[in-house]
Amino acid sequence: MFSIGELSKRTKVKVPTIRYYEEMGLLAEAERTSGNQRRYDKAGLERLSFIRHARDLGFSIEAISSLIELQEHPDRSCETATDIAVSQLVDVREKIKRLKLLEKELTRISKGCDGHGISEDCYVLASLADHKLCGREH
Amino acid sequence: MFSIGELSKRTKVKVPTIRYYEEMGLLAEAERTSGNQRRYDKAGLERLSFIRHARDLGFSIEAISSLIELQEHPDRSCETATDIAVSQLVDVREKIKRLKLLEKELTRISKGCDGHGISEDCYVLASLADHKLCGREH
DNA sequence: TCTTGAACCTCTAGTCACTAGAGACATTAC
DNA sequence: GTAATGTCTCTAGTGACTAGAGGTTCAAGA
Repeated sequence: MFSIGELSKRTKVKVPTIRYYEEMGLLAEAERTSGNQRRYDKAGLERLSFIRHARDLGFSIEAISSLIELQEHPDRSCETATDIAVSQLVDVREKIKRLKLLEKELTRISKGCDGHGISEDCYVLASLADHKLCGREH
Repeated sequence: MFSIGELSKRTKVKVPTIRYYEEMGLLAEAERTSGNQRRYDKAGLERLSFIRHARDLGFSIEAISSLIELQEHPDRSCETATDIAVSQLVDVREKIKRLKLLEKELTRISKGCDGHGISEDCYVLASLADHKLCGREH
């Protein structure tokens, strides 16, 4: 059994975040000492590692809730889990696409200006003011 | 002179968002009719287009504030504007890098499961539970 | 001119996923 | 026993909006 601080160190999840996850129902309510402090065991550690990993991958708290529910009902098909992962993947790909467009435009914008002109001629400001200067669509 | 709704239509920025930008000081306080309704002119339209464009590119409200301040002092060098754009670019590139790692892992995860097994053997859940199954680092 | 209905006003509160701080109590090491 | 560190709950703040209540104003048609 270890304290919340210890759990925090092992999982690299901050202490208030652990309490927050408990409040949100992602973590079961921890056992307490006589002095009301939380104590965790291996199961708690594993559960929190799972949550952290899923968060790192960009899953929302809600999605993680669903995944945990699936874990707790092993009789159900894992189709739902796959669905969640796939929709997450679609999301990530969409984000990458958008960011690449932004990268292109920002590269163009920040190259256009040598940092010595006056603001009136600043390419950064001009580009932002006038969408027509873009390499199209976003 | 046109109303906030008209401005919203032309810029595709939602009405409450326009009011929010005004509150945040990105937009000057609009002129009002005798009945206290906001009225905008071409300058307001251009300013809001600038803001929207910058937001689309992921600039924070704070960064946009700085850019606007620069616009209003055309005597200053545009070095700062370039700095802001470049730091935005660095940010975007970092995000792309991270997202590509996630994409890789999510692809692997969602392919591992055919959606017919039971949850106990579900590759999605197993992958999330065990970071060791990852292609390393994140 | 009157009426109707859409658009507008302000204000408060909610979203997401935390983070920060206050003030009090518990645990641990010496 | 004492001091330092850790933990507790609670409230409020973050960023960039979004939603809703309850009231007012505007513009168009009869």
